[in-house]
Amino acid sequence: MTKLSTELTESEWSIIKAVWETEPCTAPAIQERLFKATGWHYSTVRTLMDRMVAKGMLSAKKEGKLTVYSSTITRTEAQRGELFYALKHAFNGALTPMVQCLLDSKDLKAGELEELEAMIKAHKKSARK
Amino acid sequence: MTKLSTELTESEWSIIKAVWETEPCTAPAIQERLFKATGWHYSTVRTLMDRMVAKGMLSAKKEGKLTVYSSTITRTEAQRGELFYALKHAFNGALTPMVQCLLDSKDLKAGELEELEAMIKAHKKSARK
DNA sequence: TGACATTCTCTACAATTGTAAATAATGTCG
DNA sequence: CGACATTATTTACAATTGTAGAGAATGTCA
Repeated sequence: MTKLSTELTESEWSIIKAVWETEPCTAPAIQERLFKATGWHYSTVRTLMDRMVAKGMLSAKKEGKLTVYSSTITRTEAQRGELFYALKHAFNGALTPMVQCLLDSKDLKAGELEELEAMIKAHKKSARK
Repeated sequence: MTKLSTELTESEWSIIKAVWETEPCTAPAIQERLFKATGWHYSTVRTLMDRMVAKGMLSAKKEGKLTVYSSTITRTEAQRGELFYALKHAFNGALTPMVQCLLDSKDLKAGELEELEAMIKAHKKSARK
């Protein structure tokens, strides 16, 4: 139980996703990886990453001349943060309206609906016990 | 189809919720309504609301000495915006992992699970057709 | 009509976010 | 060793966000 609520900006999401995929990693590596999608230059990436260290989303360790970064929050933690932000603000914490909104907004393939049902079924089983 | 993606800050959520509940409404009314929860003074609320007008989330019309505000986006639109932000960034657009995360994170009462199942069932019916 | 209460307008200012240039340091290879 | 390539550090600057004070305008009631 690190931190309950981690909000990430769009830029921070880009960075942390790249970090998760390659950590431990350096800033130049991340900038190269993101350049195509974002066009960000090294200093931009570096600044973002250092700010994320300051916020406790990443950690940095100096290894010789290089600074090596790692994530300090897991993907799941970050996902929860984002989801709960939406849940809390947009849906006043009410889960079913949120799922209803999802169902109404996307047009799901039959397969996806099956999958959802299966998930819920599985969940019921593991919860009751 | 107004605008596809509306991101709201926490403050903006507070404001717009109050507006939805009382629109058309004035800034003093909103500030009074929110004061207990937020402690915001009139100028704060007013500034926020005017900025939201500039962003197109609210509309303002002068009636004599008063400025009367209304929302220009519906609750559903705002909810979608928030949800899609999370879906896109945290879950790369994949719905089922998002729902899975929800199931795993909150501990739902049996009743809620039933409700979710029913929703999905209903949805399947209306989709197939 | 004038004092008061209400509302509005303008201005401000610090923190955060997005973006990056300029310059310095450092390691490497010929 | 010295030039080059790589990486790091520092500084900057505009836009957005959070928060609000000061003062102007206006309507109201005695």
